[in-house]
Amino acid sequence: MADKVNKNNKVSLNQVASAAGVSKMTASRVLRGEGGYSEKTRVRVMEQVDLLGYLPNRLATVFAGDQSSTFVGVSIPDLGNEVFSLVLEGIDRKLGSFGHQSVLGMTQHTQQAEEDWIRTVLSWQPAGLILTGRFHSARATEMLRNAAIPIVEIWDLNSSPLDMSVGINHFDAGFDMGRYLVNCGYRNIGYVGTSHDTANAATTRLAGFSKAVETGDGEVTKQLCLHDTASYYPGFYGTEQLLASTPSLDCIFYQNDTMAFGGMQYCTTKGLSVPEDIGIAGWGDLPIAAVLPKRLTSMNVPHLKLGRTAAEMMMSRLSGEPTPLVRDIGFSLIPGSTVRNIHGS
Amino acid sequence: MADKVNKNNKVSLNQVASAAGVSKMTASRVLRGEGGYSEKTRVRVMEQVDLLGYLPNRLATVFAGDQSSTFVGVSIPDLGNEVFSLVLEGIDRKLGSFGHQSVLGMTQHTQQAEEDWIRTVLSWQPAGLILTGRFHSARATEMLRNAAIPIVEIWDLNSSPLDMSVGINHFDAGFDMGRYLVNCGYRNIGYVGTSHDTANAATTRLAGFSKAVETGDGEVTKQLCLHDTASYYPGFYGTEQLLASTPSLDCIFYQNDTMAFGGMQYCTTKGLSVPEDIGIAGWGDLPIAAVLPKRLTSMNVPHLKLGRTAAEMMMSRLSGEPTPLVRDIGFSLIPGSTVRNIHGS
DNA sequence: AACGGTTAAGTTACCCGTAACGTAAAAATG
DNA sequence: CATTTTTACGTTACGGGTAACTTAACCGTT
Repeated sequence: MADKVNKNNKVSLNQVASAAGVSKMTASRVLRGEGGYSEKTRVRVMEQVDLLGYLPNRLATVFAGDQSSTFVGVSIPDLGNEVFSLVLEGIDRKLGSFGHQSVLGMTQHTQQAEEDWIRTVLSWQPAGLILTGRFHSARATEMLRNAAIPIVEIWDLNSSPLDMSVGINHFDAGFDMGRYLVNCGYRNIGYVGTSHDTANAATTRLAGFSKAVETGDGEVTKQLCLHDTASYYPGFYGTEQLLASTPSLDCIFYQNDTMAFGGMQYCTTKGLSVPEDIGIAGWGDLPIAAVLPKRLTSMNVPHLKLGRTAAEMMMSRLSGEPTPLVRDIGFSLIPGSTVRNIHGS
Repeated sequence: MADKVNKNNKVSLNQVASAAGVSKMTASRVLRGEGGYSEKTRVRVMEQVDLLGYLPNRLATVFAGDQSSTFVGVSIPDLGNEVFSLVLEGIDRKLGSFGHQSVLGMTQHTQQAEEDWIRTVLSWQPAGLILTGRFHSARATEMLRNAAIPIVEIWDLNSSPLDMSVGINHFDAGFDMGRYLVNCGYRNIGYVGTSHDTANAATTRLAGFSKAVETGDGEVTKQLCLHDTASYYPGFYGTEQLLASTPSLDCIFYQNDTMAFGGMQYCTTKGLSVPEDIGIAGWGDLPIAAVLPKRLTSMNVPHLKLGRTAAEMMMSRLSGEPTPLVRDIGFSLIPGSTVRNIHGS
């Protein structure tokens, strides 16, 4: 009997069809609205759909190879860092507006975790992948090449991407900030960030920053908090450690605004005025900057737009429209008032 | 010929099998390691797996109905609110450790968006769903009941859940905070939060809060920012609007710590001292509280643990272990020093 | 050498939709 | 009214795995 529920206890198209007294092919046509049936039949089928609470099994459709899925795998390092949750929000909102879904993967800043996640998510036949960062393990790269699906590498602009890339040049971003601080007259500059096993955009940014500072005859003293999330408290205690070992610093650059705020709070706690006693520069122009009494010296990166753009590139590709493969989303320096012009230009 | 690539250009088990000179059933057994093959065969099959870069198609397995998928649909209102990104992080980390994946859905605080997402995600045969909030549309509820998969409603504790629930009682949480502020001597209390079309946990919390304040002969003046994310800036300008209309307030309670910080910044900007001129109470004990010079009066909710617990309940259920259906994760009031004892007990 | 038991496979059927094709009835056309 | 065209369906095959069943080869025993 065709009206027996299947082993998953789910209503199948066959049940709808036989309840409506038609073949499942006809029911399929009605549900897809592609014509080839009478109005009377349409009504009868839809009645049964409502009555039985039929939900199509998209797995079967995709599996039959007639369509691709509406999954897009999205990997980000972690959600504790507000930067990435903003990017993810941009991605998921845009994907959702196209009826697609994000399958999340948190890589915890390790290539192994990323590789494992890629292997799993590919086995679900996603429509495409959006990956944070440009550094992948050899096996991951091989799988990605074989997958033959659209891939967008985001955040760290990759001029020769696996497929597509959108982000900014973090070396340049770091360099610009370094040059700005040197121009403000700072020479004895600290850096506080997090440290992970794998090179990432923050590493690249720091390299550009150091290059600029050293070009300007300055020096960068680094304080990297191991395996931590780039949030308030690491900014706070990273600053404590940095100033304990190198009290002579005149300015500190942070991995992001959240850490910078944590650092600024430490300085305030210790009676240091910003920027009179010490300059503070963040990165990312995060929402917190909007409510601080002094504009935080930072660098604006359009996080939501970055996510949206990545999703748009994905959707364009999936619908066969031509898309530029590499998009530099740009950044802009925010001078702010948490650093001051000591004796510079 | 069995060694032709299929239409998706993907290597199938059949190709691996014929390349290794065995039937696909044997190859399947080798890949699942369930025995019934010789060592020589195992080696030959695995050689071809490596050589051809075979990745199993989990869709086929799930579709065949032999296993359930490793997807778990996770709906949250938005990611701009740090509260939910922490919960999501807890969920995804725990699910990941069990080899499961989160399929994200952002409901933007509307039941319609949630319903649409539920319909779509159910069509992908997820192993289960984790939903934020207890209020769902009638159709959504019907679909969820029919789905016959584990469902965890989180955040807002639901004593008669669809299936399972973990969270806190927001009415009680709001009530406790209200009673505390009344006990501190405050009577003229403001509230700043966001407002959405749908009742949610914050609404419930505010109801409990108002009840407590009114029981203590106080009064609550509300300022709700329409359709906004519960972040810094809405806290800032919400406070501005509130104090413009009702300057006589002696204390303000916020939807969360992020908003409270924004509000505190507004007060500082206007020369108001906290808590001398005005009391400030937040909610959630978010990471930012760790670096503020004064401990923010707040309420601790273990966000990461909440997410982890939801994922654990899901996994227990999926593996057939007995699980309590409802878990109150609890909260604790943090007296802090941004409110003061004016003339209370 | 015949027998039963174990191991290592192969064969068949099925999951749920849809493409491709087939067909009978109704409608349009000459 | 006969013929062609269109409409409204139905039938068959397929996709990529796996359960359940079948078969062939190998093993030791008496």
